[in-house]
Amino acid sequence: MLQVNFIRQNADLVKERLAVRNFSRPELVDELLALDEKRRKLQFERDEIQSRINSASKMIGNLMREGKKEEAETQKQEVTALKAAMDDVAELDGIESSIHAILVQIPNLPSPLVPKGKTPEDNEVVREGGIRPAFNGEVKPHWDLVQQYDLIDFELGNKITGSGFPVYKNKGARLQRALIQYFLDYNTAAGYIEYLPPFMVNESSAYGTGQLPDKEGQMYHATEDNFYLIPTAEVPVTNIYRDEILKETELPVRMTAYTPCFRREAGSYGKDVRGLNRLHQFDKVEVVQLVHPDKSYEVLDAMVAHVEKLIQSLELPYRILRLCGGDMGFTSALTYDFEVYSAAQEKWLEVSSVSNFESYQTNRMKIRFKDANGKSQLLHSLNGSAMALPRIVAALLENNQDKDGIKLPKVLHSYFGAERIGG
RNA sequence: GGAGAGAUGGCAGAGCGGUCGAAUGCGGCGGUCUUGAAAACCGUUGACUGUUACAGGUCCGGGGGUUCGAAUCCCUCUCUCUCCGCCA
Repeated sequence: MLQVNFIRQNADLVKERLAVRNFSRPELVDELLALDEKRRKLQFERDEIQSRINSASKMIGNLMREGKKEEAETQKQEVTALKAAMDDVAELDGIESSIHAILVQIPNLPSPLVPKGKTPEDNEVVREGGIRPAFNGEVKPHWDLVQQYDLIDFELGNKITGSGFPVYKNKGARLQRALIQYFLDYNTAAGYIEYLPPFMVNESSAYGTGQLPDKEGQMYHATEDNFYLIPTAEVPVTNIYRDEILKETELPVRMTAYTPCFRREAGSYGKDVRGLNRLHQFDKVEVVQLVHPDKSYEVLDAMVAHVEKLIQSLELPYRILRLCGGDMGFTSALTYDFEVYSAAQEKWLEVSSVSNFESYQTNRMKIRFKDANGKSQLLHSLNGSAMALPRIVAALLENNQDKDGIKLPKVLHSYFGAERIGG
């Protein structure tokens, strides 16, 4: 969340930036500022009274020791009176929780680079790369191909769990394993530390990265123990450093992790859910960085380049989008989406999303570092998918199909143990 | 699942209801000494809020209570550890 002090000192800027996002409740900012002013006033009064109570209490202790009972009694009455005065500022607690309740409803401020706009059509194409395959005859969608080569069984997943929980088998399962291994190797070679975190998190962690309270309905919730199944590795991995104060020499923190991701996808039905396009459980390798606030945009560019090279190595046609204000995530300041072109479906599929959250997440999680002056400051957090598997698989299958099989990009040959699926 | 113990500063670990934001040790930082380092010695070392700067306020797992006063007493929640049972 944003810092109250920042909002107070930059109220106009905050409103202007939120407008880029088409934030639906700009009046919250003024409500917040009014509450904050009241809070500061009451806080001051309360501290005054508390200070007098403290010194009176100390005095009572001394008087008792000296045996001056009567004087002590007088002081006790004084304290009783002061406590009555405390009741007048009792609304302070309520105000503090109201302030917090508003703060968590205000999204991050878009960076100046974010284009205006409301819908995905307003996203800005930064660049395209790769070559779209040319087909003469029939081009099969991946949901046909996985049946033909016995790679993924959606029906079986329906039986075992429900729709959106595919069963990978044979070469299909092997391909998942190859991709995960390749992605992790690619990331660790670039200096990211590999983690294998828990796949369920507690409430504090879900809150820390901003899934709560904003996206409560999107996560599977194990109510008995109050754990949430992770919608992305971002949640457990970023929370590794929750409530930590790092030394500047420990920066940057760079982490990568493979996890399955669980998403309820409540309310998204329709044709874009076909096959691998939208699942309740899927595999993803994520990269996360915690960096000095002065470096985060430089690091964001580096992260984009990192993911771009990864996609290029898979020999897939892709494009990079800079998301517009209306399409950005709640907690992000600037997001680049990566999409690959899927030949049979003839559409772009999102396979990675790389974001700078600036201090929005770290403020919630209190992830800080000691600067040169010994003061603690919030770090900036960034993350990106490198990458999400299902749509990569969809594109690999559709784009690389030929008469009797699917050829795989060179980088996967050793991981997969073959150069192609099928004949 | 059953029984018990515990939660204090970066870590370990003290702490009769008042002078405790908290002993001590380790670690960290600065210095003396040294060609340099180690050792030794001296000093220093929590976070948040707030102020131009002081002052002031809050924090000893979370929440509530008793009291003039709570790290210390009471209630409650969460978590951790040990033993037993079960088990990959």
